[in-house]
Amino acid sequence: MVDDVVRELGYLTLGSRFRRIGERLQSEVQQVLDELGLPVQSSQLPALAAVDRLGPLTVGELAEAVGITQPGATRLMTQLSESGLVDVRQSSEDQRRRLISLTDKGRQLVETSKRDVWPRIDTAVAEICADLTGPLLEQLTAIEHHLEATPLHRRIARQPHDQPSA
Amino acid sequence: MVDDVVRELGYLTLGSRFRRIGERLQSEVQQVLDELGLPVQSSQLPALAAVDRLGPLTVGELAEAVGITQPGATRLMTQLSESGLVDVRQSSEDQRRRLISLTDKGRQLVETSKRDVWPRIDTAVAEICADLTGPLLEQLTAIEHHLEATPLHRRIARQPHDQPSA
DNA sequence: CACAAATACATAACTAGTTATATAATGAGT
DNA sequence: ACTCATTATATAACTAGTTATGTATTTGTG
Repeated sequence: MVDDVVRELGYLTLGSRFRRIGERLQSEVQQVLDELGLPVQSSQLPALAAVDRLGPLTVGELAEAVGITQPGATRLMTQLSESGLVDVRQSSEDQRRRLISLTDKGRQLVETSKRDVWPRIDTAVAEICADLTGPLLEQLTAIEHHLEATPLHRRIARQPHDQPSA
Repeated sequence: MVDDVVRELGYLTLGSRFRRIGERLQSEVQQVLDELGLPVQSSQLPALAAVDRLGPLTVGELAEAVGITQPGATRLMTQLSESGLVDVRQSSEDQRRRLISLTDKGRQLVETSKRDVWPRIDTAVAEICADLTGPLLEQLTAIEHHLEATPLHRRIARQPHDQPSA
């Protein structure tokens, strides 16, 4: 049995740890979507939900709603469009902008998912987090706010310059 | 201001949310390493620490120690070797296995990092998590254990088949 | 001793993002 | 009216992983 070095290093490797848990969760949600016959990638769920709730959206708004960069949002939009789930049109007010909305097919998929699938996934993931000693989702919100407020390198710049404790 | 749909969806999109926080943290640690002139990727830190602590390691052991798949560990090993930080030799006992150990250069980088850099990163990330209302690192350990114990699709399979609450 | 199964790793192809840069359109200032 | 700065998006190249598959070696069984 090999030690889990990422767990042991704690805060130093927190980024790697968050990523691996994120990938694991995305992969397991993907398996569930496949078993239930839903033709979407788990990474597309946030975008579908965003367009459903807030649509029509521009590419920039989609990026912001999902919390990814603009090229990432372009890529997601392209995938969903190729799957026939969203429609992309140029804005009549600003030709630079493109407006993303659900197609009939997309709307139907989202409606049936909201009724039959997403609550089951939500419940199963909530079950994993049920016995945690603290409100995980709020803590994640706090972490994201703190990162937004003061990036790491500024926190390090204001540390005292004596040697860290031995 | 666009709503943060990933935050609003909570458990359903927890995988995406973990990934984005993980990527954000890795990116910010990377910026710090660049500013301090350390010639490593933040994603390589866990592997360097693993080889330092447990070395020599096989590729499979490195994968396990860092919590990634075997091809991912091969890729990491190749990067570190190309940077001159680790040495890779074939095991004399089992020709299938390769043994990874720190080079002099790698050992030196790890020693100075342990003294001068890693504690500062650890402290800065700990500061971000200082006011959380729960023990984050323990919560992550619990989540990983629960995922290990019962994958999502089995949790969903055992849910009652009546409609989830409206 | 021979063969099949298992194991260890490398490689190809892919996912899910990122950063850097290019292009087109809009808006502000003179 | 023109020019330059800004904005919106697309594309290229990249990172940090994954899954699938292939090859080489070891182990177990008959």
